[in-house]
Amino acid sequence: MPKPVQKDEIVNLLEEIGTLMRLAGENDFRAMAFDRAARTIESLDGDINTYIEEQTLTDLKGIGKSIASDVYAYAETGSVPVLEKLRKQVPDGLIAWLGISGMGPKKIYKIHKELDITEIAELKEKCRDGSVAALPGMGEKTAEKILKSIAWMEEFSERCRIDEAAAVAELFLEKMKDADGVREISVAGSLRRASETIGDIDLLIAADEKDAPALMDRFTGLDGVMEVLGQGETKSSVRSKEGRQVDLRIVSPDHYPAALMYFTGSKEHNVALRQRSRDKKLQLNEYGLFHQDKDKQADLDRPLKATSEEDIYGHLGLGFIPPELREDHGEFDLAKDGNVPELVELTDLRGILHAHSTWSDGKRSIREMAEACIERGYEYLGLTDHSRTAAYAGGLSIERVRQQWEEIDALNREFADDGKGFVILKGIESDILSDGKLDYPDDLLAEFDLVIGSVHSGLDYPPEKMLDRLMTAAAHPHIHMIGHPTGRLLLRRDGSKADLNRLIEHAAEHKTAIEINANPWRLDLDWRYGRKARECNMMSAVCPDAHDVPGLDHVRYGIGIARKAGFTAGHILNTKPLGELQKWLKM
DNA sequence: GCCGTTTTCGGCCCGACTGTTTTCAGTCG
Repeated sequence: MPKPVQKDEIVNLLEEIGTLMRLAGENDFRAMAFDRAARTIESLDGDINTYIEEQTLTDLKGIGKSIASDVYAYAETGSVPVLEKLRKQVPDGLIAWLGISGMGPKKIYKIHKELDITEIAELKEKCRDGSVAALPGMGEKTAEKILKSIAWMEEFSERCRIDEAAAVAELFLEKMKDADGVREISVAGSLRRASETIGDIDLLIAADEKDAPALMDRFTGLDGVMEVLGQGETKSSVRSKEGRQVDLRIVSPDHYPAALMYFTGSKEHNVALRQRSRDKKLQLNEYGLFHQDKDKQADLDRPLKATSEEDIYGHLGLGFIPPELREDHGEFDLAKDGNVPELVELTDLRGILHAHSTWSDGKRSIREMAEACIERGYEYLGLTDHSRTAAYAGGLSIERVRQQWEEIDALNREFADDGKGFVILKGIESDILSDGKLDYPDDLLAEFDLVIGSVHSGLDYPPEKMLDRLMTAAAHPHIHMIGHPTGRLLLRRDGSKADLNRLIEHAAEHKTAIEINANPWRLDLDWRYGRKARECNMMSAVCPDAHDVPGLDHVRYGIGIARKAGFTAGHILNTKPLGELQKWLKM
């Protein structure tokens, strides 16, 4: 009888096999197959254990007999022969080397073999003493570059939060957009797709060939540039002061649509598009969509006319796919019949739900938060300070709750008298206690306009126990929404591994929403659960969890995640006008 | 290793840039 496994375990297992295969000099396509299988498992909505018990893993795209039997073996015995073999062959110290930019599997394996070293510290030494430079196919510059990359790696992390990346990108965009010769300019890459964390920042410019060299010089010479990693006629890379790599591509205006598509990615989305093109006897590359010549190569003299990304999708029989959806995560099924849903937009938001004030751990008074909302054109603010158990965050005693209500009532009267058409909802972010109960007696909970239940303690509960806790809370008659369901802090702390697919089903049944916490540290609910949530008709909300005024604007990142999840305005509570929202909350 | 309304074998995206080379391999996105 196979023992139950976690999805993550299997994903990590397959990824490790793929990585070690590359380092072992194995055929790259073989290694890629493991990566692809890992992606498939990762985006599985159902329970992986069902597939294992019924031996139906091969039904999934990208999983054949061989990988399936590896997974079955793991569930049965806790180990996989091919992995054990690879681990003996490739020292695990080498995996860290992959983080050094400019170091790929070939160089790593060669240096490891020739110099018999496995640790980064040893690598540094061998770069300094000339051993690396002396190897065939390497030289002084290679060794220097490795040392520099290691230094960067040690100083800066490989990825950053989206708010950090957006700030850097906006700086570069601002300094390039008015330069002579720029016809069009856009951010591309994972930032345009609104990914939760960003590695490199990609910029794309459309310009005439004659203007390109000057633009490249301008780019590599900008104030924010710390180091030029490479400069060519059409492509340059720099490292910004913040430690981010910024890539600029310059293409001619007629190549711009295809290039924008190409550099927006994702890689998986592009691969699928190319496959689709070939199925139609067409060839897609970064310069355009072309008819095939006799050798099935792109016939550059016969491009299909395209002045926008939309045109290219159209030629491929697809509706326009918004950048946020381009993850090969079901978007092609949505676009095939031209029915990509109209995704929620920032301007759809009618109000703010989930914000704190000085009554608990917020930095601004209720009035200041409310006025900031009014300034931004919102109709309501669902104020949700912490509940009494969250003592560290100044959680409200029952008495303090009632005092806060008096202040809210007074402010609401004032807003009404001034004809502001703005209302503060009496909300609470109630701790979900260890047994899944909420933090106040039911009769008090019933009096709130808005109750969000969040886990703030015991984050390391085993997955099953955490799921129980969340399910109990979600079924509470007075709860409206679950806050940051996993409790993760991006790039810092993993969230709970509770099975969110089950929580989503359960929450939907009980008409409890699950928020997308828009704080760029969290972005939790993860967009990958969007498909499941949509199937279950689960409601969500884009919530800033704001503790000060600038925090309110984090909703932009939450909107990105909601779009990645495939949510329309209809899925998002705070797109409702006040009256409709109040009706929903009372249901 | 996976996949197939052109295939059960032979593909698997492909072009720019760098550094090492005298024509190309490795890396990256």
